[in-house]
Amino acid sequence: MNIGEAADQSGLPVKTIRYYEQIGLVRPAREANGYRDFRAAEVRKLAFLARARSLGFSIEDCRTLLSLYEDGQRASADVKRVASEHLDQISQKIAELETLKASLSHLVARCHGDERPDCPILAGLAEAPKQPKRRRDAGA
Amino acid sequence: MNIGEAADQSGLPVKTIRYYEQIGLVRPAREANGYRDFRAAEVRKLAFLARARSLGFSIEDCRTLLSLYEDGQRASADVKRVASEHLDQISQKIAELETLKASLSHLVARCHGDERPDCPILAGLAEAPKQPKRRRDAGA
DNA sequence: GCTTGACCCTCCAGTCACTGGAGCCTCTAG
DNA sequence: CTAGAGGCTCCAGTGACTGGAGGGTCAAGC
Repeated sequence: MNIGEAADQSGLPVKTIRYYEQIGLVRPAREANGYRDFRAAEVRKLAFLARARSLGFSIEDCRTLLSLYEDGQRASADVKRVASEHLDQISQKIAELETLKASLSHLVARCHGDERPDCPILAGLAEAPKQPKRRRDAGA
Repeated sequence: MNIGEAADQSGLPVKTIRYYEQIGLVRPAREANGYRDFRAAEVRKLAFLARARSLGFSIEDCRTLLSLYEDGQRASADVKRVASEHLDQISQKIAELETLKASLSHLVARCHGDERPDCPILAGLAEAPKQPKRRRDAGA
């Protein structure tokens, strides 16, 4: 199977598949003409990667998950640990974004948004408290 | 004022300030010895940038906001538009992450996480449908 | 005057996960 | 034989820094 069909079946762009080969995630065989030849096992790996990536796992996580996937002797605890850590990161990211959202929507709500220059958003950006780090003798 | 003190007062790393000069966000004067010389106005701009970046605005948004900040004739509507679009992006990102979180936590919850190889997480990554399952009465 | 060390300078490379493009080769259909 | 689709490699760019090499400048202390 050529790369184009592998792309269709896995849902990954052709370019991405070549990139995944370059970084060693897959190792398709080659035909005599130099074309990559994807067998069913490679296509399954590509689809696995596509789904892992769509769940936000990093490439390095994907590498780990793929090796666990291929290892019949794996412990599910290893998989769960990787997934749980990623889940924590997602939760943390959501919390950060919620904080940003709260600050920003507060500013936006107070801006009348007309043709006048007066703007609480700019005022907030200009004047929000930001305590400078003190160097040796930086006075107040 | 040298770059180190400007960094302390603005809260930005020295490297980042040099980078901001490189991309044209600030234009500090130079002393005879080649050192950057930051005046109060530049430091205010740096602090403004630090706060805009900490709210997640892109550099290009920051460029726009900075020019609005410096333009006494601005319309607050222009500022509000930039901020509202960013707010929408944040909300959208949160929604995406919530979706990921739901999928992933479903998988993680079902994995017993012990020494056995059986693992619903890997199974989900390996077998999840590329397209949503079609129900009999859902047409298509 | 000299040394030390903090601070400053520029330029280059790396991050992450692709993505676009140039320039070329191969295959298949008509 | 030609056209077009698809394959190949290699290089460069994305965003927003960050680290490091290799070197210049300055102020304090001896």
